[in-house]
Amino acid sequence: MDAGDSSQTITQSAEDAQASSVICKDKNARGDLPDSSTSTHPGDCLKDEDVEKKFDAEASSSILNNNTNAGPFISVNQSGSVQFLPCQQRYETFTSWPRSPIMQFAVHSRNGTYIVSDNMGQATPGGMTAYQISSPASGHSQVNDSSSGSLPSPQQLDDDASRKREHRLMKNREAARECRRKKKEYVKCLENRVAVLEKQNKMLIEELKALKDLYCHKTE
DNA sequence: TCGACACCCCGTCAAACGAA
DNA sequence: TTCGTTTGACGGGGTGTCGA
Repeated sequence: MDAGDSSQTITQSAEDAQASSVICKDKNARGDLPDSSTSTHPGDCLKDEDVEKKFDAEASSSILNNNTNAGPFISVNQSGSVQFLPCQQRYETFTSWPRSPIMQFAVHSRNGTYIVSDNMGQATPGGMTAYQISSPASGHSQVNDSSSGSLPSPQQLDDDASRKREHRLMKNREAARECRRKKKEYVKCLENRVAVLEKQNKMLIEELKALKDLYCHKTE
């Protein structure tokens, strides 16, 4: 990782990442994230399957109960705590999508890479830092000791250029992944909302029909 | 079983945009 | 103006389904 990079990279074995697929609230590993007591999620780790189950459960209950305030969205707020956002709140963040102020992170990953960052993908003025948890395969550039004082050789310039390119590609790779995740979540939220509104619409039509019937019977 | 097809996810590039 | 971020577009690979 480059010395000036605002993100902190935690490397774990690819096998571990693939096998467990978890986001761990490890204070040592994550630097300054709050402990799990600040999270609405009681466990230390969020497993993919747990998240999916919670998502499904909350999504269906949101629709069944006609509750637009219930929702299965995960966020990390400015204090760093992890929580499930209400659907309505999440929806509101989508209205300013893609630049909403709430931090979000990738829950699903096929290559064991999880990104925790704000939506700009950089440190925020308030001291928020972007976190990355990635596998060794992601390849992090090394910081060369350039204190020799002599002019860099063409070879060194070449190395520097290719290192910069690698870093740029890596950042873009992660950005693309995050962008797709956000887009999917956005679409899912819209679909959720459509379902809720359709249900509401149906109920209102039935209510109107009942009131009309009542009115007709009274006037007869 | 095999080929065609659809679907999904990924990496990369390029353009647009905002911040410094 | 430069640099970093975001996102649409494109092409490639993996997987599931279906009909021959």
